[in-house]
Amino acid sequence: MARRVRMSDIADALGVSRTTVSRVLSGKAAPFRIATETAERILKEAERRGYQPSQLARGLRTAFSRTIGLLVSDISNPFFANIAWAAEQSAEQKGFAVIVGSSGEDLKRERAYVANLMSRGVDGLIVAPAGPDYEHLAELQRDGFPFVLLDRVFEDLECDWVVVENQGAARALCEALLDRGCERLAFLGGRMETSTARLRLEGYRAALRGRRLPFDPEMVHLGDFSVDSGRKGAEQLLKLPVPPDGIFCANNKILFGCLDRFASAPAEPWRMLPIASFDETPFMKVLGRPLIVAAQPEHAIGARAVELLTHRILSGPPGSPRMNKPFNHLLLNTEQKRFGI
Amino acid sequence: MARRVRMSDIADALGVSRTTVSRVLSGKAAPFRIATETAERILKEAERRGYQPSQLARGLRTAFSRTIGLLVSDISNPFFANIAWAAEQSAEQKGFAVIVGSSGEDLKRERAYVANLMSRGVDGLIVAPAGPDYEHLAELQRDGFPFVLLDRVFEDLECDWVVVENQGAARALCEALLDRGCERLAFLGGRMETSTARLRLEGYRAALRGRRLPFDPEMVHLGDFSVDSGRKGAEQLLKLPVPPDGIFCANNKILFGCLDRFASAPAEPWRMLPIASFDETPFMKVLGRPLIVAAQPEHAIGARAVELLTHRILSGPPGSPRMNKPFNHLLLNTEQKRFGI
DNA sequence: TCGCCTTGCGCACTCGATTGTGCATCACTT
DNA sequence: AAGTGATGCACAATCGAGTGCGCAAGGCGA
Repeated sequence: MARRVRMSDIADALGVSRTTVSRVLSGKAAPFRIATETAERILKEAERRGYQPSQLARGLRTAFSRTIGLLVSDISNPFFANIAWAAEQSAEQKGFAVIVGSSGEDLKRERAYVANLMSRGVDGLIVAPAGPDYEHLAELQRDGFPFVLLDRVFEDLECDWVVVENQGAARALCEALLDRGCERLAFLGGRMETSTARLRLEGYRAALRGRRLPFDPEMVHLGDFSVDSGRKGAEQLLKLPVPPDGIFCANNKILFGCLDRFASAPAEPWRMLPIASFDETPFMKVLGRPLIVAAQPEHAIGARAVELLTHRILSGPPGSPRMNKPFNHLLLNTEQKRFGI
Repeated sequence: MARRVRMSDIADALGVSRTTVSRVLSGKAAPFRIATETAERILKEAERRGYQPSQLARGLRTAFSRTIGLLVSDISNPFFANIAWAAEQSAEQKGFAVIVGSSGEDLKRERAYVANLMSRGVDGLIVAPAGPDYEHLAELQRDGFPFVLLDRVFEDLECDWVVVENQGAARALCEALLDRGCERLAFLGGRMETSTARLRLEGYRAALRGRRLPFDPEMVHLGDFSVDSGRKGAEQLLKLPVPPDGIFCANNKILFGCLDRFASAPAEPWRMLPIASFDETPFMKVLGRPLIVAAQPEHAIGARAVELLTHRILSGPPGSPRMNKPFNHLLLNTEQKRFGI
């Protein structure tokens, strides 16, 4: 393999020292009074040879890599994939690179990933934590290492986060179904180790309470945020003596699974049961069945997470002036859409 | 920030040298005849302090980071998101970490990403190239740097790759529509800078030829692999004096866009027009309209790409014995499914 | 007691870049 | 001619870990 070009290659070729090359290439020619002519020779030679600084060496020396780690719980979920995409674009603008990882809702993998990213010298982390444990994050917090929680939070962990108003949105979705005349509302919930799942359940319960409707555990399936969990939830509902007349799915994958199961169920009442769900995807509009969805602003979520994080990174090393507010909490709103109704 | 634990911390605490610590922690105690008791003290202390080696330092010194870069063209496409997920799992098994990036089908971003990943000392790359230029990849090739192409290939670039049999699958999809009685088949194609898009177009043409049907440019829309391109394609079809009686979409996003546009089109004939498409997603089964899809084996694709790459990485530095075949080309098959038909 | 071999471990250099300090050289003043 | 101040750049240490080489201490036979 043709060796990568190093600073010393350029320095040797031009008969100057690595020091000078380094200073010119990092734009510090002026403060160190490097002659304009020298600087130009160096820049030209670097260009000619296609010099790319080693981020390894630079990161090692400066302890600053202009890289952030984004650890989502499930990259195969379009919600997180979209966030990842938004985060990358947003970070690029700010001169940061993003390393994306996916824990697969597995706490062990999450821990390993955090350690790995740290050892790669990332300057900060954005994490959608699998829960329920968050000691590894609390440690970051104690160390003053910049990180931002995404989509999910922990009550006792004081830090920056970006989430949507899950309980309110869930309640609104359920109320929309109730307004439509539903009286027996089922809930297919997600991974209860996450605040997101818990708050969406709370929203569901609040909606029921608001209408003085009973909470029936049999109408509730608590699994995880997977397609398969949606199938299982649907399966449970299919067995009920009296079927529900409306369903609330905690996320898009659960909705997929639920619909999948109903596709092979008796048409009545399952095929046209109105459903509400989080996470709009392009298909929903053309699904041909009553659907109410809360669209999460993925782009904004990703962008704001990056913004919060880079701000914290750049606002300096520990000991520097505190920000006005010690922590930034961003509650973004969802947008409700109705299809086939 | 509490300093990360370094080797020298452990060495100092135990009164041994860094050398010894390094040897023990990298499992080379025996060949260097480190006393078992010393080794155990070191291991215990490392454990107690939660030592995590700096990948920066290690990578710098050894030029081997056990990390691979995965650069997809669009992470927000579930097809690539699923591949990313598969690749991560597969790499983890082999002791490699994955850094995921998304070029957004932008050649400039792709080039920048490749440079960035290289400068981070990745041991190899998996790339779904945006095209049409691939000089940056040819350079990797010349340098003997390990990489694998994903989903898309370049005729003149001799290297490892993993793709599906695009032309055959596209032809089969079209023929399935033709078998169903379609006679005016439209094609909504993708980014023609990619082999994938070109081969799918070829498959479409081959299917037409096979039935002695004319190729009508008005029935063909060549955009990119985006939802919006699908909308535009549908728009074009809506304007035709004689509508098509079947449509082939080159990927899932195009299909989304197409369906989206048709959702607000006259029911006849647009709402029930049979459509064929690549890339199955969970929704399709419950779409309630005739659909034929080719499911790509994303998990296998991701896994095999990682396998090829790690093999090339580990099969040693340049000069080591060549593999039997200079390059590995993996043609995976798609699986055809029909919904609502 | 003198070599010699084994056991156990450390010195010092290296990877590629950044950075505090220092040191020529030259112009110009007094 | 000596002193002063800019100008332009290099030396050498540093980040954290890996590694070739070598050296001290102890055991053993002669």
